Amino acid sequence: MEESKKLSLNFIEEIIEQDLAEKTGWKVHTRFPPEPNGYLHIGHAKSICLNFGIAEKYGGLTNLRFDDTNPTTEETEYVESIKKDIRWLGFDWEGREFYASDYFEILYEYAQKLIRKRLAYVDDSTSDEIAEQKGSPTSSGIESPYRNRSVEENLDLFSRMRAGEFEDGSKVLRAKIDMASPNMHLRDPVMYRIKKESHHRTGDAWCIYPMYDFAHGQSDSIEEITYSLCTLEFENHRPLYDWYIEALDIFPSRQIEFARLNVSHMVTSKRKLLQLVEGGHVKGWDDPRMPTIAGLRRRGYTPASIRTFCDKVGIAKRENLIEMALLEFCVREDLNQTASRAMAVLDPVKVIIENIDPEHVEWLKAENNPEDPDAGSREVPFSREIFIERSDWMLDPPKKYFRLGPDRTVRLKHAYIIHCHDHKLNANGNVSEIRCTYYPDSKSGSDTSGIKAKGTLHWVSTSHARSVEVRHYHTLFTEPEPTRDEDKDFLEFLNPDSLTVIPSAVAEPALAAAPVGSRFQFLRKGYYIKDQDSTDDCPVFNLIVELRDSWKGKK
RNA sequence: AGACCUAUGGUGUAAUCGGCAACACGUCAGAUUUUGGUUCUGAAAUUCUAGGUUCGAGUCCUAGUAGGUCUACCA
Repeated sequence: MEESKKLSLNFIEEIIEQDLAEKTGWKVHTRFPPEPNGYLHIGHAKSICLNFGIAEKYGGLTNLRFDDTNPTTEETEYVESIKKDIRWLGFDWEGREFYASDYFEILYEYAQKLIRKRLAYVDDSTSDEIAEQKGSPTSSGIESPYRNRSVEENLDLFSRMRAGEFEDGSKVLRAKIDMASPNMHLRDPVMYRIKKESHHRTGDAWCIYPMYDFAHGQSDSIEEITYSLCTLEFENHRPLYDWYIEALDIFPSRQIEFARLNVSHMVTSKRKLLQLVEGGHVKGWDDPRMPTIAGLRRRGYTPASIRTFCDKVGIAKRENLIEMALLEFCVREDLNQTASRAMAVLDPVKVIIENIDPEHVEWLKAENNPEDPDAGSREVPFSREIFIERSDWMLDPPKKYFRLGPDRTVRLKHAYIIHCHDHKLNANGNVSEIRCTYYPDSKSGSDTSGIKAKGTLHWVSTSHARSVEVRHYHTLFTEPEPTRDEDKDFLEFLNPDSLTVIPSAVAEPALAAAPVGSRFQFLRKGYYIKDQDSTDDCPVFNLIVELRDSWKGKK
């Protein structure tokens, strides 16, 4: 299967295969480098799958490295949630769990080395002044008045920065590169800043912290990462990434950029996700509408379906917007094979089968999954009064309506064929009760009636029905790209119908007994997962994704 | 506009390095079906523009156009 599948390589695999062919003893070593300041989302999943997947494909390794160089925003709590999410997705860093903060001492020595090479200096300019010195993309910058301090003075000042002699913001260490470079990142970038704050791992040991550009590439190098895969917005950082490595003369890791994942009707910026949570637009980081890994997990997405999705979206360098339909396809494809079927009626209306005795109960055999013979079967109770879906009956149906209506015939799934001969309407003209007769010789599996029924309905015996709460989720945004319009806040495109709660749907007994986290296909409806909010009295089911529906009420 | 990057059906991604533009999702139609699910078959739909090189260009060259990124003591 994998033989015929991967005839074509993505551009990163091409680079790797070329390296492998040309360099003897070459190893593939990647890393996944989250900053522990937020929850992982679907975009991170792409990066995780890429980094771990490519290492696995070429017999290499992947490190987990927390990019924790900013004590202001980072917390241990996030470290734990990130590790949980990666494991849940199905990847293992095999104990290679590192932290940029582990390298603070080495980084400090690296900085001293650059000072000695006259490639770094302590700058007393304020951040405003530094910003001013930078110039603009179209005009060159100007050099800082502190740029030509002596090596001795720089070394002294830098050590005193570390010793805590100076206030936050009063001094920084800068690389001495080129204030006229067309690349803004090369205009004497800041390497270290003073922050007298406790770090989640190093505590108060440090009051100077390295910037991303002076930490990330060096960490890659220390770990001898051969391929440092990151997203496109770091393209302009690559010359600086390379400059530091060359100036320091350390292991030459290589940064390769690929396009980040964008999925329609979702946002993935940390700031916007935070806004959704803090603004109360969702119920938390694991709200089933959130594109976070925690949200997708609670929504019912399987790890396998997310991995398949990440594989299908591909790796390239052009900006993209993946349709959510692809994600939905991936989870349906998975769940079709694995989810047990069950019957639940979301909007019930009562059917009375007049030629069944009121006391009669028959337990019918129902297969759990037609796609999987090993899934076995269960018993479903059938009796005189049942519920069917309100939308499965129509007073005056259109031409190709296969369901029930006056004087119509349908099959009840796993049971008998029934014929509707009477009904009651309420004041609003909606059906309130349906009266039928059944054909005793039409039982599923041993039908000798010869009667043909075009439609098959799901149903639940009224006296055995369990009440369940069902939560229907739809896209959080009404627009495919809620951040597209720069004049409008993305919150304006929040979908008011992203959550619909059905407080009292009815379900067959097996559903109420299922453990939290079990997934089902509600026949003819969709895939659902039992939510952690469930109680004994009130089981709760989240809609994962609806079944495809080629009917959709077409006329 | 200064630099860097990108441009292939509606959406993504390929095209064995110059040789009949394909795969997936989506859409539409049909078949099968005791889930209007699944499965199967078929259809519509693609190389940003203009020149050039070549027997032959999605691929090479030139010039445009469009989009993205960059001016944090964030990552």
